[in-house]
Amino acid sequence: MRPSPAIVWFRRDLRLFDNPALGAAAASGAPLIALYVLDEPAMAAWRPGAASRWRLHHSLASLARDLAALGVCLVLRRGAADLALEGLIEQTGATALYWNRLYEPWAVRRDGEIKARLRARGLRVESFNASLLFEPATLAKAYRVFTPFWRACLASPEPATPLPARERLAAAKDVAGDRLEDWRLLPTRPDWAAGFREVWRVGESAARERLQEFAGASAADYGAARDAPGQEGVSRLSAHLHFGEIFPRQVWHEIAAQVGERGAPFLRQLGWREFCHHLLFANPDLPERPLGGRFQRFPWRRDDEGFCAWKKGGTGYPFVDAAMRQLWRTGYIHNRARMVAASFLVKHLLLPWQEGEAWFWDTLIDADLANNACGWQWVAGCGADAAPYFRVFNPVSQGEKFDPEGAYVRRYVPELAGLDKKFIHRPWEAPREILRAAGVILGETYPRPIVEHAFARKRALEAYAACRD
DNA sequence: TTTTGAGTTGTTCGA
DNA sequence: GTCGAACAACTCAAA
Repeated sequence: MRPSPAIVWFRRDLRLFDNPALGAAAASGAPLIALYVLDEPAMAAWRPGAASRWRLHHSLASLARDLAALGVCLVLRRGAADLALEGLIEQTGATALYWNRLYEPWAVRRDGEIKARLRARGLRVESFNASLLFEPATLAKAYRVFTPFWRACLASPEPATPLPARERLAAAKDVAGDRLEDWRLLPTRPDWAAGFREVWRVGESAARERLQEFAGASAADYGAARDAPGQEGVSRLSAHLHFGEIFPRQVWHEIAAQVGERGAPFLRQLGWREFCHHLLFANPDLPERPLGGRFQRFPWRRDDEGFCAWKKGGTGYPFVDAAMRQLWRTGYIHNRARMVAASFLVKHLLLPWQEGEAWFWDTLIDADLANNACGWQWVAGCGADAAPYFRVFNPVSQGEKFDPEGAYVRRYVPELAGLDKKFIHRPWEAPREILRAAGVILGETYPRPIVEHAFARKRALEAYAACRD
C-alpha cells in the first residue's frame, strides 16, 4: 500500500536548502505535497504591498522551478489557510503537515488555531524555526534594550549548522492548484517594475550567490563601508531573508567561516533583525501604536502636500530625494539614507510615522512587518532603544558626510548630476552661474527645500518637548 | 527591593 | 578646521 502523503506548507521559507520543515517531511518517508497559500484574509491590513507582491511572484516562480527539478509540483491556493488546508487534506488523504514558523501576530494566532484543530483530528502537525537565529521562546525574558538583548543571544547556544542538501524528494500524485499568473501579483498597466528587474535577482540560488559574494568581498569591511550609499558596502540580503530564500544561520556560519571576528559588526545587524522580531512578538500592536505611551499625544501635523513631495522625492533636499527615488525605482533604500529620509518625514514635516510606515510597506521589496514597524518607531523616538528626540538628522550634513562625492545623489537625482560636490547637497546655495552651467533651475527642474532645516529642527524639538510627561 | 550604570547610527555652538 | 560640551531626561538591565 502506498503511504499517505505529507503536506509541506511553504510560507516565508521559500527555499529547499536548510529548510527544517521540508527536511522533516522528507525524512518521514512520505510522498510530499508542496503547498503555498496566499492567505490575504488573515493578513488583513498587512497583506503584501505592491512591491512585495512583485517580489513574491518571482520568489514563488523560482521555488516552483527548483521543486519541479526534483519532481515535486508546488500547489498554489488562495484564501483562508485553514480552508485551503482542509480542502487539500480531504482531496489527497494527507495525514501529516509540516511548516516553518512565522512571528507576526496574525500568523501566530492563525497557526495556533490550525495546529490545534488538525492535531485534534489526528493529523501529525509539526512546526520549526527557519527564519531566526534565536527564537523568542529561547530567551528568558523580553528585552527592550538592544545591547543586553544581543549579549543574551550571544551567550545562548550558537545557531545550529545548516542541514545537508537533499538531492531527492518523493513526490505525491499531482494535485491541481491556481496558476501563479492568475494571482496578478505583477504590475501591468503601467509596468513600473523595470527598475526592479535591473537591480534584483530573486530566488534561493540568487540568495546564496549574493551571500557568497558579500562574505567573500565586503563583509570584512562592512563596519567602515556600510554607511556609504553610493558604494556597494551592504549585503542587500534583506529581501532574501524576508522571503526565507536563505536562513540567517547560513549567513551566520558563512560570515564566521570567511571573516571570523571581523564579521561581528554585520552579525550585529542581523541581531537587530532578531530584536525587531522579538519586539513584535511581545508587542502585537507595534505596527500601529507607539511603544512609548506618552507619544500617543504627540502633536502630529497634517500636510498632504508635504507628504506627497516626500513620497515623490521632491523635498528639495537631494539626499532625501535620492533615497525616496531609489525606493520608487528599485524598491529599496540603503540603510543610512533610509534613516535620513524617514527622519525627514517625522521630524522635519512632523507627519505621523505610521504614514511613512504604510508607504514603505507598499513600496519596499524587503517590507517586513517587524523591521518596518521597529525602524519607524526608532526614528520617531518612541520605539525601543530609540534615537533620543533631540537627535534631528541634518539632511545636508548627512549627505556631505556619507555621500561626499555625491555619487548617490547623481545616480537617483539626475537633474543635479552636473553640480559640483560642493553644492550637490545644497543646490540652493550655489551661485547663479554655477546652477546655469549645470542646467539646474531651482523651482523648475529641481525644487527649493519645502521646509528650512533650522526652522524645522526647532519646531520638532518644541513638539517633542510638548509631549513630555 | 534598591541602586547604579548604561544606552546603534547626531547636531550645534563656542572656544 | 577641530574639539568638547550641551542637548534632557528616562527606562531598562543587572548586580
